[in-house]
Amino acid sequence: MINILSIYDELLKKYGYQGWWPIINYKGVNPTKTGSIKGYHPKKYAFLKNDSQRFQICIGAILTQNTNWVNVEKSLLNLYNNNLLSPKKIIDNAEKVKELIKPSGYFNLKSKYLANFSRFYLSLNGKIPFRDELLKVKGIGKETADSILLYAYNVPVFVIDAYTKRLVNHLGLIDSNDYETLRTFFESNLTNDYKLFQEFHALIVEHAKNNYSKKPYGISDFLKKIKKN
DNA sequence: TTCCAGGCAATAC
DNA sequence: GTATTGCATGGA
Repeated sequence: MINILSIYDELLKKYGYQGWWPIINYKGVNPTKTGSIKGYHPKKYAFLKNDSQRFQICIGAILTQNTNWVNVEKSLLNLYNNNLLSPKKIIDNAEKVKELIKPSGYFNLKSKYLANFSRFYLSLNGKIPFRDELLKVKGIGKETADSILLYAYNVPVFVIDAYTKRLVNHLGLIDSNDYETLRTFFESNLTNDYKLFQEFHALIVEHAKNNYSKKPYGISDFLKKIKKN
């Protein structure tokens, strides 16, 4: 049986701390990534978010559905530069939002999703949302809900995305593509630590971008090493 | 030109 | 309950 944490250790050794979730107006940022906003925070792990940063993470999580992050950055900057990156502004400026988020695709759908979520966000009055409440919002599925909980609210849920599925299947860690099965697999084999979950998921994405975007996937050296353990 | 990107809801079987 | 389809821009 493979020790899941050993995969995390190897990924961290290879790629370093990822500074997720990117924030476009983070003060004192030390940008290390490419992309238009270079908003990766400089901490090793979770940083405390203020309300606008928390909201921005939620909006980014919706905009990045099946969409390249660089395109999401463009939409976020458009919203930010037009002073629309807040729940009330998004609700009150539906048509303008639709135009501004065009770079990140599916703009007809996502503009509605953003407004739906904004109403939900205001209804929270600063409270941390429950997962089942988030999932009732049209446009928020499991991955988006878990990304919001983990990165905006520091709630320890493990985010499963397409990359994660490719990784675990390719390594033969578990024979399933079911979201909840995979989430339970990670959560039950790791310390229940949101900082670990945040960094691990970010590292999986970074690694998968490099190794699981084009078939055949092949196998990298450090993962060969893990498979021998 | 074709393929892919940090999914989701609606519909079909 | 599981499989398929529409949604859309921009970069490789």
